Amino acid sequence: MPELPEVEVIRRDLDREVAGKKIKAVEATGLRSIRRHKSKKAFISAVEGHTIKSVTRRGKYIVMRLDGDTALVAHLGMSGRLLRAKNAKVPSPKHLHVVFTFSDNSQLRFVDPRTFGEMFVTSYLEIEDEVTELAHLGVDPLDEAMSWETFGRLITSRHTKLKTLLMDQKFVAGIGNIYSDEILFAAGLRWDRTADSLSAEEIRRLSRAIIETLNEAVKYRGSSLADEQYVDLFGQPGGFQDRHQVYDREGKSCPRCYRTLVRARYSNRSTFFCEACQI
DNA sequence: ACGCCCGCCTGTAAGC
DNA sequence: TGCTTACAGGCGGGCG
Repeated sequence: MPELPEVEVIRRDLDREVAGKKIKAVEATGLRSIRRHKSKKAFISAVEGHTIKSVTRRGKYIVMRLDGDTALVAHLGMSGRLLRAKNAKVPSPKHLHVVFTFSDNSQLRFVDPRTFGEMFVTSYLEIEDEVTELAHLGVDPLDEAMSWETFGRLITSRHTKLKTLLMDQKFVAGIGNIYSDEILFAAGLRWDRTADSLSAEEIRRLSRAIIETLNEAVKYRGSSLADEQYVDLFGQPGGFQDRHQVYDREGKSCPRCYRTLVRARYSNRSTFFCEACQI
């Protein structure tokens, strides 16, 4: 769920809301959410008393830089939420696992029903040595401008389905099931096309579709689906779901050619596409 | 290198 | 109505 656009929306709000604030107290109830640490105590002492300097993002990871050259890293997994509260009196939602209270008494809360998400503290300067997942991430499509020629060389070196490749965090960072379908529709390419079969023109279309789709999604503050968990830092849902062309639209008509959109099962996952517009 | 399945989780909804 | 099953999907790991 939270994919690059949703994580980016949260990052921007976090940078505005919590950067510069000092963490006065930390409460950790869900041990699974801080599973990289040996104990609750180890996590709390690494954070307490520190100030959040800035908030950046790498793929789906949120990196809160702390003073003392450490970083508080968050990955929301499938159902993780970061929520701001004015103070401790604001009622706690279900599945609240970690609470940071700042010196102005406002709070940052980590809520996660399915507990696939996590938070941990690591060295900021050696973050890539200590966190292999971050070191292995591919290019961030919103972060670094990559020429479509470079992108093309990377694509044609792989003999795998486009959908697999787009969702491979080591290839490009931040794309999940929703946006891979939207990107492939925008590019007019089938999910099961083999990467090394793409023409130069198709590579150009795909690289443009990645950037445009993700930028549009950020502009509309991400996607919140009916059964989905995503809300922003203030508890507000996104608006991009109303602009989805294919995702979760099986049986509805293609916005381009009006043919019925179909769903395929692939690796136990749903893929939505138009059989006419995507080749 | 790639495809594919599993395990980790809970909430929701469809099916019997 | 009430139980069971499927599904949602990010990600690492394992196996063929």
